[in-house]
Amino acid sequence: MVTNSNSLALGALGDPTRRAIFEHLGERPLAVVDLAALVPVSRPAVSQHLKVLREAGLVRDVRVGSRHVYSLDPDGIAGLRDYLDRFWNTALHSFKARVEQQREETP
Amino acid sequence: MVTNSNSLALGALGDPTRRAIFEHLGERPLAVVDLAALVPVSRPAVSQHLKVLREAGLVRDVRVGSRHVYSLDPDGIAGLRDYLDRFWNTALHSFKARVEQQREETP
DNA sequence: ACTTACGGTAAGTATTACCTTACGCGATGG
DNA sequence: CCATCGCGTAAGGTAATACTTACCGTAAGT
Repeated sequence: MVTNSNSLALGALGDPTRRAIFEHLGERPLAVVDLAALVPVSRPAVSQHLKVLREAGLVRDVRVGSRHVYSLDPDGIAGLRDYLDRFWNTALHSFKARVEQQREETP
Repeated sequence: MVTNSNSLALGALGDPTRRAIFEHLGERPLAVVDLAALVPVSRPAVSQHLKVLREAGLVRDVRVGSRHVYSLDPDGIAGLRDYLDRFWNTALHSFKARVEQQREETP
């Protein structure tokens, strides 16, 4: 399972500034100009980051007047969560299997 | 909560080649030379990627003879999982709240 | 109607970071 | 003991990308 969508999401969250934006939106929905006041980059940079996050399915935006209010997108986050869940399960299983095998080898 | 460890992990998985390595290790533990045969980059590049993944707490390695066998690290993966869980919860709650508010506004 | 506020896009620059080749060290095998 | 294998690190080139300024369209207020 290649999970192209998750690739986009992980790539998006790979950037520190985008992570900061993402985490601020975790507190509450915010307009672009508000986000630009919270992170140390210009407003156009924020717009570009929001575009990446939106195409990755991590944020949504609704227009209220001339303001574009962004918020987290539960669907994209759930996708990432499931992606990591699979690896966490296999990692835990193989880890337990290795531990048990070592106990047999060194009684 | 900034959770520096999760920042490292997300930054590590932001790179496509590292994601490929990470996913191959999800199948089974592998040595460096084996991983280099599975991804389209040189062996030193794989070593560099493994260093990043290891410092991010996503993989471990054990030395067996002269081979360094890498496998997934459940702890780091669990950390990322919990990190995303928090955002997924808040996103879902605010999403539901917004939907309910809209139903009140448009009866 | 004019001005101000908000935001997306374009173009250009600079920093980041990914990859390669070269090298050295420890372990294995003949 | 010498050759080979496996791995990590260093140095350097190059491609990706994150940021800035400038510009334009749209919405709201006076």
